[in-house]
Amino acid sequence: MSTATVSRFLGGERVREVERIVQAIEALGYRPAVAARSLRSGIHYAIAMVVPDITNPYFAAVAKGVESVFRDTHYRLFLANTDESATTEDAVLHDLMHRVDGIILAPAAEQEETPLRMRRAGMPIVMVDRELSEKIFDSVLVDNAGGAAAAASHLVELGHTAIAMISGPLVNTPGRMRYDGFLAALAKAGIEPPREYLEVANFRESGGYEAMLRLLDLPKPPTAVFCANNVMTVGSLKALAARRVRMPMDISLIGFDDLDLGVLLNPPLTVIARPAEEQGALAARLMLRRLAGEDDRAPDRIMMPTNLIVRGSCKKPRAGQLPQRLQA
Amino acid sequence: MSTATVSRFLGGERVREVERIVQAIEALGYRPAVAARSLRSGIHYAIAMVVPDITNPYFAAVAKGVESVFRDTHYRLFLANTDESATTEDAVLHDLMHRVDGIILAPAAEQEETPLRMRRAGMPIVMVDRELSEKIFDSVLVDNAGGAAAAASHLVELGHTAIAMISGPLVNTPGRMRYDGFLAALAKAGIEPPREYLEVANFRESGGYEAMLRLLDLPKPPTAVFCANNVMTVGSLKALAARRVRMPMDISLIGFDDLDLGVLLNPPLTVIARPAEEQGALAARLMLRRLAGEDDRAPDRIMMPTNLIVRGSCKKPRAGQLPQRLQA
DNA sequence: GTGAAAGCGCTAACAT
DNA sequence: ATGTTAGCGCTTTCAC
Repeated sequence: MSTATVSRFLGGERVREVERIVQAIEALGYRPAVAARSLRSGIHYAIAMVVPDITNPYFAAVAKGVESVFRDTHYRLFLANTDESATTEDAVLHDLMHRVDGIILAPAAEQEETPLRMRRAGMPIVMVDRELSEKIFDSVLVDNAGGAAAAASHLVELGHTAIAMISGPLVNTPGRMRYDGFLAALAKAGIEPPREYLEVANFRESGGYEAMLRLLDLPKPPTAVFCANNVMTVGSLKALAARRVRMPMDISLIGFDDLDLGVLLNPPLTVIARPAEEQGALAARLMLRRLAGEDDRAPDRIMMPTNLIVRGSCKKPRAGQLPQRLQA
Repeated sequence: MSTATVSRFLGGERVREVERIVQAIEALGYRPAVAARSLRSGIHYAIAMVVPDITNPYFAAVAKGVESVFRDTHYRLFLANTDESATTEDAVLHDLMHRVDGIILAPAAEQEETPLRMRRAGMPIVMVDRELSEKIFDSVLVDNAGGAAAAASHLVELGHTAIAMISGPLVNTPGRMRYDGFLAALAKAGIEPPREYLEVANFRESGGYEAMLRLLDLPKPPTAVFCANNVMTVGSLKALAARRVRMPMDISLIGFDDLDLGVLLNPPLTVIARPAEEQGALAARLMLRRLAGEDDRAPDRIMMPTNLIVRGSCKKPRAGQLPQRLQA
């Protein structure tokens, strides 16, 4: 029996000697060589997942969601970590370009050429968490501006006016949107934070730590701080602990992204939460749809809602200033 | 100029017209087709990384370490998540088998056939965190027994005798070694915990939560608990909080694996820590050595030390029993 | 419904 | 040092 017949059978075509084929496959433990198949058909049965930091629990959860969807398909998942570097990302993308059928990407910056070129070259690309300025990609985002605004409103409603923010880089979507959304909501309440209350950090723990330290060292420290992502929140909390600043008595803190242990902190952390694993699964399903051939559909831009979880880390501001001992 | 010359140039051989070749490559943006190369040479330039749970910060860190090493090579990394299921793992392994040059594996159980067969078939396999009963693989482990023993000794030295353990599954290496190491150290101190003090759970948060609840509901609850991994520790802590058990006054808790926020808990968590990212990087380097051809070297079994970090969650046991309100 | 044969892009063996 | 050629394992015409 010819290899062509087996190939057709595997391809789902109608064949006569089904039994014999199945038997032979079993007996030999036959598995089509992916490399040969790729060479012939141009399909790699592989997807790239490119994230800035796999140790960020948010991206780990996204990865899990993506993985769980592709597990039931013939597609396997390449993982790449860019360390928030657009340069690394570029290199990785070029390398992976010729070995995958699609890319799920959380880009380091909104101004990038490579994904645009690859998209134009026909590569399906789905953005998660972040997107580019050109809105030509399928994307799974959350309402960053709305979430940040909810954080701002929460603080305002509690009576804060000296409100600071530790922001992520303004070059990527969540960084920029949370920054803008937060400030817009404050402005609507008639609050315009002084320049020194606006720390633009890097989404890293060390960035959050140092930014919080700078805020505490201000002549007039804020009474409330919004921290734009989970790992910077961890850094901020450590800075607070190092300076023995009591939360929420001395300062209120609200973070974007929930923390696994957030509920166990003392006080438990008030946060803006979002459905990370679902975002990953959704991105994977959008990718599957593109791969199934709907290649010229208009881009699907999905924005999921965030969720304010009020716990104990934000309270009314204390009457006076911060106690003397907090001043540098 | 022939394709063969270019191929040789790319292969690092000596050529005459280097300039023209480089120019042509630049001009065309030429990249060798990985599929064709694989088909011809049998090399895939891909490694599989198979872990039980990518959202476990330990494995996320391992993955980061692995990824960082392979980033500087031509190898790319497949990621697969098995959810601690040997069945899923088996399926994944078979699927990946024919598309990778090596596998970095944290197996769900110590009794598994598939990795043995694949190894015999010539597939380089490096174990991280866990290994199989047959010790024929390169592996990067930590001194689980020693770490667990250190935890036990710490509790004993503080004066505890009613000591419980929330263990992982005994079918995998860290589960078993931590269990054995902990009990051995207790035995050496003349302590043999009653059966109901030994909870065998599943390395999941829910498992830690429920196990801790059962311990608290005992007629005579333990005064100290050792929790065998990070995510179960989170569960345990939540159970403690739910029951309003005060730590360390009512109960002492020590966990295996540090937590990002461990230092911020109240009290800060005493833990057995280990170098996750380094373990990943090391595993990747062992893999690279195998790939470089040293295929018949004896297996390299590396055991890294753990590190007891004493913070505030373990103290002397209180005089009497747990207060009445803790009893179911 | 099936077999024969071409060809995907590369590399290694051989010839020059 | 370089060109020519065969063949890796598959899928897809093209004949039958």
